Amino acid sequence: MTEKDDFSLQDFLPFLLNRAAEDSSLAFQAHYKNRYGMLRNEWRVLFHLGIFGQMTAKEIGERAKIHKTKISRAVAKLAARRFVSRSRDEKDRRSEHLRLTPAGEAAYRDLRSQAQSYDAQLAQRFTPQEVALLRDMLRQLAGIEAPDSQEGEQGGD
Amino acid sequence: MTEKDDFSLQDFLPFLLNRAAEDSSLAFQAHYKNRYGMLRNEWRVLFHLGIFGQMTAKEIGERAKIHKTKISRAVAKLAARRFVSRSRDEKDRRSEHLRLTPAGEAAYRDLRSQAQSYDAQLAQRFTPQEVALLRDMLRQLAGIEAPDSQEGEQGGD
DNA sequence: AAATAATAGTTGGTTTTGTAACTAACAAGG
DNA sequence: CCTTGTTAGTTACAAAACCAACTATTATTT
Repeated sequence: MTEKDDFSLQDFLPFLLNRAAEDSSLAFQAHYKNRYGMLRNEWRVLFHLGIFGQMTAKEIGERAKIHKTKISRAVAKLAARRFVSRSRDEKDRRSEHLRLTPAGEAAYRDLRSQAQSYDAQLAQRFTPQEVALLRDMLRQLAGIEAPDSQEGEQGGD
Repeated sequence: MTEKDDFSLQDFLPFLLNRAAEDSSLAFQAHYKNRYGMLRNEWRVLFHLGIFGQMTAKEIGERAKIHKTKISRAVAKLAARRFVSRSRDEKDRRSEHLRLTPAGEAAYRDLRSQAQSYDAQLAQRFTPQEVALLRDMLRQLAGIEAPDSQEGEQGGD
């Protein structure tokens, strides 16, 4: 099984990114899956609501670049488990405002601390400068604006 | 929609990695999907065979960390489309050796060149040093040994 | 204001993945 | 050998993702 070709898959950025993403997701998945029976899109929604307090499904979808059907189903599950509450916007009755219930807040705080320590654990392998650069580059690749310049200017789907 | 919490999802490595991976995969996906009707695991298998010439399903799975059922299905599709040929190992009739047919080789060469130019396009956003560091860090996070030190010592699943 | 278009979110049917159980072939121990 | 255990790969069933069509509501056009 020796290489007959100079191309290296293990240098190809999309491959590397996917592998790193899968690997790093796996360990964190255990927390939200085992402890709260959540799926990936569910913790993402939970985190958005935990961070921003109140959002509509559309706003979450735009910020996280998650398709609306995934949001819809994630919200439905979170609402069924009483982690989020929904309230119609009376100005525009098509949309509804989502926020965490106390139980949702508790789950969020718990998972946030798991996330923080897991992130630290990953970051630990590198110097602080390296990690900062890594995050910058990943944001670049993901089309996310830098954390300080808070402008929403996306290519859209 | 202003933050009420200091935790930033856009700094959380698993989130960033996933978003960057999804985004970077999207453009490359168009090539193998539209032109060859392939799925992600199929081009991965194709590339492994293109690079290494001949492998068993197990070897591909180990190297790419893809589960054997995904390999099995990917190989089945590639074989049905006459991109790979299978031949039983006569010493151990459980396993079979896979290799690309001429059509598979052609598809591989085409996609490889797409991959190379797409990778260059991604890398272009950064300095060569930054890209080199990025690849190193991603390999670290993905549990892939450096490209020169060719040892297979994985945590296993 | 009636008709048309656009938007927020949901639902249904198909494809893909995930997981476990399965078959076939080999390996080891009694 | 003949049971028991392992390994390579496949298959089956359930869960999840994908994509398109749908409902309800608001905005725009004539």
